[in-house]
Amino acid sequence: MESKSCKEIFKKNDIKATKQRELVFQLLTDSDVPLTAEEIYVKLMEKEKNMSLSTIYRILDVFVSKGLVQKSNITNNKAVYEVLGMGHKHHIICISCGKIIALDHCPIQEYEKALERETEFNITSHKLVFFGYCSECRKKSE
Amino acid sequence: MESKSCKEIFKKNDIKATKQRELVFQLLTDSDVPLTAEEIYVKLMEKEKNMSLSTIYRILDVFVSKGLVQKSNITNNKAVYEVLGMGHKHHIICISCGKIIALDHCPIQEYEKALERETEFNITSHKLVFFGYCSECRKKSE
DNA sequence: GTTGCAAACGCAAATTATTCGCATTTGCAA
DNA sequence: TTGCAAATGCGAATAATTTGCGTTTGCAAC
Repeated sequence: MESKSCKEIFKKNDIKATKQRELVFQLLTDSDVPLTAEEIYVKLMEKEKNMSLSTIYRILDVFVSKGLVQKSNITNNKAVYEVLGMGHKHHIICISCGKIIALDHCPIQEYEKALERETEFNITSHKLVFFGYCSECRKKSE
Repeated sequence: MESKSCKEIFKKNDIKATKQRELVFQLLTDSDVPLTAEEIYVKLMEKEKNMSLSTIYRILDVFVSKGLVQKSNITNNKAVYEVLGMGHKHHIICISCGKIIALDHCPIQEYEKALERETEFNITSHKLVFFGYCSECRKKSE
Protein backbone atom coordinates (compact mmCIF):
# COMPACT_ATOMS: atom_id res chain seq x y z
CA MET A 1 0.00 0.00 0.00
CA GLU A 2 2.71 2.41 1.03
CA SER A 3 4.96 1.41 -1.85
CA LYS A 4 2.06 1.61 -4.24
CA SER A 5 1.36 5.24 -3.40
CA CYS A 6 5.05 5.88 -3.66
CA LYS A 7 5.06 4.55 -7.22
CA GLU A 8 2.03 6.68 -8.01
CA ILE A 9 3.75 9.77 -6.72
CA PHE A 10 6.77 8.99 -8.88
CA LYS A 11 4.64 8.45 -11.94
CA LYS A 12 2.72 11.65 -11.36
CA ASN A 13 6.01 13.55 -11.15
CA ASP A 14 7.75 11.89 -14.09
CA ILE A 15 10.25 10.13 -11.88
CA LYS A 16 11.40 6.71 -13.03
CA ALA A 17 10.70 4.23 -10.25
CA THR A 18 13.79 2.48 -8.95
CA LYS A 19 14.37 0.41 -5.86
CA GLN A 20 16.75 3.02 -4.49
CA ARG A 21 14.39 5.92 -5.03
CA GLU A 22 11.57 4.10 -3.31
CA LEU A 23 13.73 3.31 -0.32
CA VAL A 24 14.88 6.90 0.06
CA PHE A 25 11.40 8.33 -0.40
CA GLN A 26 9.92 5.87 2.06
CA LEU A 27 12.54 6.67 4.64
CA LEU A 28 11.94 10.40 4.30
CA THR A 29 8.20 9.90 4.47
CA ASP A 30 8.47 7.81 7.61
CA SER A 31 10.84 10.19 9.34
CA ASP A 32 9.42 12.85 11.61
CA VAL A 33 12.62 14.90 11.47
CA PRO A 34 14.61 16.23 8.52
CA LEU A 35 17.52 13.97 7.59
CA THR A 36 20.95 14.51 6.11
CA ALA A 37 22.13 12.51 3.13
CA GLU A 38 24.49 10.63 5.38
CA GLU A 39 21.79 9.83 7.91
CA ILE A 40 19.73 8.35 5.11
CA TYR A 41 22.78 6.37 4.02
CA VAL A 42 23.33 4.96 7.50
CA LYS A 43 19.68 4.18 8.14
CA LEU A 44 19.49 2.25 4.89
CA MET A 45 22.68 0.38 5.74
CA GLU A 46 21.11 -0.64 9.03
CA LYS A 47 18.19 -2.07 7.10
CA GLU A 48 20.63 -3.97 4.90
CA LYS A 49 19.62 -1.75 2.01
CA ASN A 50 23.07 -0.58 1.08
CA MET A 51 23.39 1.99 -1.61
CA SER A 52 25.96 4.49 -2.72
CA LEU A 53 26.06 7.85 -0.98
CA SER A 54 26.38 9.60 -4.31
CA THR A 55 23.24 7.87 -5.47
CA ILE A 56 21.45 9.23 -2.44
CA TYR A 57 22.60 12.73 -3.29
CA ARG A 58 21.44 12.30 -6.88
CA ILE A 59 18.08 10.95 -5.78
CA LEU A 60 17.57 13.81 -3.35
CA ASP A 61 18.39 16.30 -6.08
CA VAL A 62 15.70 14.77 -8.25
CA PHE A 63 13.13 14.92 -5.48
CA VAL A 64 14.04 18.54 -4.74
CA SER A 65 13.85 19.56 -8.39
CA LYS A 66 10.37 18.01 -8.60
CA GLY A 67 9.26 19.81 -5.46
CA LEU A 68 8.67 16.61 -3.49
CA VAL A 69 11.41 17.30 -1.01
CA GLN A 70 12.76 20.42 0.64
CA LYS A 71 16.49 20.87 1.08
CA SER A 72 17.55 23.16 3.91
CA ASN A 73 21.03 24.43 4.60
CA ILE A 74 20.50 25.24 8.22
CA THR A 75 24.00 24.94 9.56
CA ASN A 76 27.15 25.69 7.65
CA ASN A 77 27.93 22.07 6.90
CA LYS A 78 25.32 19.42 6.22
CA ALA A 79 22.07 19.96 4.36
CA VAL A 80 18.89 18.32 5.63
CA TYR A 81 16.06 16.95 3.55
CA GLU A 82 12.38 16.35 4.31
CA VAL A 83 9.28 15.50 2.32
CA LEU A 84 6.91 18.36 1.64
CA GLY A 85 3.27 17.70 2.29
CA MET A 86 1.82 21.05 1.41
CA GLY A 87 3.60 24.34 1.87
CA HIS A 88 7.19 24.90 2.88
CA LYS A 89 8.69 24.34 6.31
CA HIS A 90 10.73 26.37 8.72
CA HIS A 91 12.96 25.03 11.45
CA ILE A 92 14.09 25.44 14.98
CA ILE A 93 17.39 23.88 15.94
CA CYS A 94 18.96 23.29 19.32
CA ILE A 95 22.51 24.61 19.30
CA SER A 96 23.38 22.27 22.15
CA CYS A 97 22.20 18.85 20.98
CA GLY A 98 21.63 19.61 17.30
CA LYS A 99 18.02 18.48 17.30
CA ILE A 100 16.01 19.97 14.45
CA ILE A 101 12.27 20.46 14.58
CA ALA A 102 10.21 21.40 11.53
CA LEU A 103 7.61 24.15 11.84
CA ASP A 104 4.57 24.17 9.60
CA HIS A 105 3.32 27.64 10.36
CA CYS A 106 4.76 30.50 8.36
CA PRO A 107 4.56 33.91 10.03
CA ILE A 108 5.88 36.08 7.24
CA GLN A 109 3.59 35.76 4.27
CA GLU A 110 2.20 39.27 4.54
CA TYR A 111 5.64 40.69 5.13
CA GLU A 112 6.87 38.98 2.00
CA LYS A 113 4.28 40.87 -0.04
CA ALA A 114 5.38 44.18 1.42
CA LEU A 115 8.98 43.29 0.77
CA GLU A 116 8.24 42.53 -2.87
CA ARG A 117 6.86 46.03 -3.34
CA GLU A 118 9.70 47.59 -1.42
CA THR A 119 12.59 45.79 -3.13
CA GLU A 120 11.03 45.19 -6.58
CA PHE A 121 12.04 41.56 -6.25
CA ASN A 122 9.75 38.80 -7.41
CA ILE A 123 10.09 36.62 -4.35
CA THR A 124 9.69 32.91 -4.98
CA SER A 125 10.63 31.40 -1.63
CA HIS A 126 12.23 32.02 1.70
CA LYS A 127 13.87 30.23 4.54
CA LEU A 128 13.52 30.86 8.23
CA VAL A 129 15.51 29.13 10.96
CA PHE A 130 15.50 29.69 14.70
CA PHE A 131 18.44 28.78 16.91
CA GLY A 132 18.34 28.23 20.63
CA TYR A 133 18.31 25.72 23.46
CA CYS A 134 15.63 23.07 23.73
CA SER A 135 13.92 22.39 27.05
CA GLU A 136 15.81 19.14 27.57
CA CYS A 137 19.22 20.72 27.15
CA ARG A 138 18.23 23.59 29.40
CA LYS A 139 17.23 21.12 32.12
CA LYS A 140 20.51 19.25 31.76
CA SER A 141 22.62 22.36 32.14
CA GLU A 142 20.85 23.49 35.34
CA MET B 1 40.14 59.05 11.17
CA GLU B 2 38.60 55.91 9.82
CA SER B 3 41.53 53.80 10.86
CA LYS B 4 41.57 55.45 14.24
CA SER B 5 37.99 54.46 14.95
CA CYS B 6 38.88 51.02 13.70
CA LYS B 7 41.65 50.72 16.29
CA GLU B 8 39.27 51.98 18.95
CA ILE B 9 36.72 49.37 18.02
CA PHE B 10 39.38 46.69 18.28
CA LYS B 11 40.55 47.94 21.64
CA LYS B 12 37.01 48.09 22.97
CA ASN B 13 36.46 44.49 21.91
CA ASP B 14 39.79 43.08 23.10
CA ILE B 15 41.02 42.43 19.61
CA LYS B 16 44.73 42.86 19.01
CA ALA B 17 45.23 45.39 16.24
CA THR B 18 47.07 44.02 13.24
CA LYS B 19 47.49 45.36 9.74
CA GLN B 20 45.49 42.47 8.32
CA ARG B 21 42.61 42.87 10.71
CA GLU B 22 42.34 46.56 9.97
CA LEU B 23 42.29 45.92 6.23
CA VAL B 24 39.57 43.31 6.50
CA PHE B 25 37.48 45.38 8.87
CA GLN B 26 37.82 48.47 6.71
CA LEU B 27 36.82 46.56 3.61
CA LEU B 28 33.74 45.15 5.30
CA THR B 29 32.82 48.56 6.67
CA ASP B 30 33.13 50.17 3.26
CA SER B 31 31.16 47.48 1.48
CA ASP B 32 27.44 47.98 1.02
CA VAL B 33 26.91 44.27 0.34
CA PRO B 34 27.86 41.19 2.34
CA LEU B 35 31.11 39.62 1.14
CA THR B 36 32.51 36.10 1.02
CA ALA B 37 35.95 35.34 2.39
CA GLU B 38 37.20 34.86 -1.13
CA GLU B 39 35.76 38.18 -2.30
CA ILE B 40 37.61 39.86 0.53
CA TYR B 41 40.76 38.03 -0.51
CA VAL B 42 40.44 39.17 -4.13
CA LYS B 43 39.57 42.76 -3.27
CA LEU B 44 42.62 43.01 -1.04
CA MET B 45 44.80 41.49 -3.74
CA GLU B 46 43.56 44.17 -6.13
CA LYS B 47 44.65 46.78 -3.63
CA GLU B 48 48.06 45.09 -3.44
CA LYS B 49 47.27 44.09 0.12
CA ASN B 50 47.89 40.39 -0.28
CA MET B 51 47.19 38.16 2.63
CA SER B 52 46.53 34.50 3.17
CA LEU B 53 42.99 33.25 2.70
CA SER B 54 43.24 31.24 5.89
CA THR B 55 44.15 34.41 7.74
CA ILE B 56 41.02 36.03 6.39
CA TYR B 57 38.94 33.14 7.67
CA ARG B 58 40.59 33.39 11.06
CA ILE B 59 40.07 37.13 11.23
CA LEU B 60 36.43 36.80 10.28
CA ASP B 61 35.96 34.17 12.98
CA VAL B 62 37.35 36.60 15.53
CA PHE B 63 35.05 39.38 14.38
CA VAL B 64 32.07 37.05 14.46
CA SER B 65 32.89 35.76 17.92
CA LYS B 66 33.09 39.35 19.17
CA GLY B 67 29.78 40.21 17.57
CA LEU B 68 31.25 42.79 15.21
CA VAL B 69 30.43 40.82 12.09
CA GLN B 70 27.57 38.57 11.07
CA LYS B 71 28.26 35.35 9.18
CA SER B 72 25.40 34.09 7.02
CA ASN B 73 25.20 30.75 5.26
CA ILE B 74 22.62 31.73 2.72
CA THR B 75 23.39 29.34 -0.10
CA ASN B 76 24.75 25.86 0.28
CA ASN B 77 28.29 26.84 -0.49
CA LYS B 78 29.94 30.11 0.47
CA ALA B 79 29.27 32.04 3.66
CA VAL B 80 28.96 35.82 3.51
CA TYR B 81 30.12 38.32 6.11
CA GLU B 82 29.03 41.87 6.91
CA VAL B 83 29.61 44.34 9.72
CA LEU B 84 26.82 44.71 12.22
CA GLY B 85 25.76 48.19 13.19
CA MET B 86 22.99 47.39 15.62
CA GLY B 87 20.76 44.33 15.45
CA HIS B 88 21.03 41.39 13.12
CA LYS B 89 20.38 41.36 9.38
CA HIS B 90 18.24 39.33 7.04
CA HIS B 91 18.78 38.90 3.32
CA ILE B 92 17.16 38.76 -0.05
CA ILE B 93 19.07 37.03 -2.81
CA CYS B 94 18.49 37.00 -6.56
CA ILE B 95 18.52 33.41 -7.80
CA SER B 96 19.42 34.63 -11.26
CA CYS B 97 22.42 36.93 -10.72
CA GLY B 98 23.30 35.97 -7.15
CA LYS B 99 23.09 39.50 -5.82
CA ILE B 100 22.55 39.62 -2.07
CA ILE B 101 20.87 42.55 -0.33
CA ALA B 102 20.86 42.96 3.44
CA LEU B 103 17.62 43.86 5.20
CA ASP B 104 17.68 45.74 8.46
CA HIS B 105 14.07 45.32 9.46
CA CYS B 106 13.13 42.14 11.31
CA PRO B 107 9.47 41.14 10.97
CA ILE B 108 9.39 38.18 13.33
CA GLN B 109 10.29 39.39 16.77
CA GLU B 110 6.83 38.94 18.21
CA TYR B 111 6.46 35.58 16.53
CA GLU B 112 9.72 34.47 18.10
CA LYS B 113 8.29 35.12 21.55
CA ALA B 114 5.22 33.07 20.78
CA LEU B 115 7.38 30.31 19.41
CA GLU B 116 9.46 30.23 22.58
CA ARG B 117 6.35 29.58 24.62
CA GLU B 118 5.05 27.03 22.17
CA THR B 119 8.26 25.00 21.74
CA GLU B 120 9.85 25.57 25.16
CA PHE B 121 13.02 26.56 23.36
CA ASN B 122 15.13 29.42 24.59
CA ILE B 123 15.63 31.07 21.21
CA THR B 124 18.86 33.00 20.87
CA SER B 125 18.90 33.91 17.17
CA HIS B 126 17.33 33.25 13.82
CA LYS B 127 18.00 33.51 10.13
CA LEU B 128 15.63 34.67 7.44
CA VAL B 129 16.42 34.64 3.74
CA PHE B 130 14.23 35.48 0.78
CA PHE B 131 14.89 34.11 -2.70
CA GLY B 132 13.59 35.56 -5.94
CA TYR B 133 14.36 37.59 -9.03
CA CYS B 134 15.59 41.15 -8.77
CA SER B 135 14.09 43.86 -10.96
CA GLU B 136 17.14 44.00 -13.22
CA CYS B 137 17.09 40.29 -13.98
CA ARG B 138 13.35 40.41 -14.58
CA LYS B 139 13.82 43.19 -17.12
CA LYS B 140 16.57 41.27 -18.87
CA SER B 141 14.48 38.13 -19.24
CA GLU B 142 11.53 39.98 -20.77
C1' DG C 1 8.63 -12.90 -22.60
C1' DT C 2 12.77 -10.69 -25.16
C1' DT C 3 15.26 -7.06 -26.58
C1' DG C 4 17.27 -2.42 -26.70
C1' DC C 5 18.48 1.69 -24.94
C1' DA C 6 18.29 5.70 -22.19
C1' DA C 7 18.43 6.56 -17.58
C1' DA C 8 20.14 5.26 -13.00
C1' DC C 9 23.61 3.19 -10.13
C1' DG C 10 28.20 2.18 -7.84
C1' DC C 11 32.65 3.32 -7.16
C1' DA C 12 36.45 6.11 -6.93
C1' DA C 13 38.36 10.34 -7.95
C1' DA C 14 37.60 15.40 -8.22
C1' DT C 15 35.97 19.66 -6.38
C1' DT C 16 35.22 23.30 -3.17
C1' DA C 17 34.82 25.79 1.10
C1' DT C 18 36.88 25.85 5.24
C1' DT C 19 40.12 24.43 8.95
C1' DC C 20 44.49 23.03 10.94
C1' DG C 21 49.58 22.31 11.95
C1' DC C 22 53.61 24.44 12.25
C1' DA C 23 57.42 27.45 11.35
C1' DT C 24 57.99 32.46 11.04
C1' DT C 25 56.67 37.13 12.06
C1' DT C 26 54.66 40.85 14.69
C1' DG C 27 52.26 43.79 18.21
C1' DC C 28 52.66 45.30 22.61
C1' DA C 29 53.95 45.50 27.41
C1' DA C 30 57.74 45.39 30.61
C1' DT D 1 65.07 47.20 23.21
C1' DT D 2 63.64 42.88 24.43
C1' DG D 3 60.65 38.83 25.04
C1' DC D 4 56.86 36.28 24.28
C1' DA D 5 52.21 35.23 23.37
C1' DA D 6 49.37 35.82 19.68
C1' DA D 7 48.83 36.34 14.66
C1' DT D 8 50.20 35.19 10.03
C1' DG D 9 51.51 32.49 5.83
C1' DC D 10 51.81 28.41 3.63
C1' DG D 11 50.59 24.04 2.49
C1' DA D 12 48.30 20.05 3.76
C1' DA D 13 44.04 18.06 5.75
C1' DT D 14 39.02 17.71 6.16
C1' DA D 15 34.41 17.18 4.98
C1' DA D 16 30.34 17.64 2.20
C1' DT D 17 29.02 17.20 -2.19
C1' DT D 18 29.67 16.43 -7.24
C1' DT D 19 31.31 14.14 -11.29
C1' DG D 20 33.20 10.70 -14.75
C1' DC D 21 32.69 6.41 -16.35
C1' DG D 22 31.88 1.57 -16.79
C1' DT D 23 28.04 -1.50 -15.40
C1' DT D 24 23.28 -2.40 -14.33
C1' DT D 25 18.34 -1.77 -14.60
C1' DG D 26 13.54 -0.14 -15.62
C1' DC D 27 10.42 0.09 -19.09
C1' DA D 28 8.54 0.40 -23.66
C1' DA D 29 8.26 -1.65 -28.20
C1' DC D 30 8.22 -5.78 -30.43
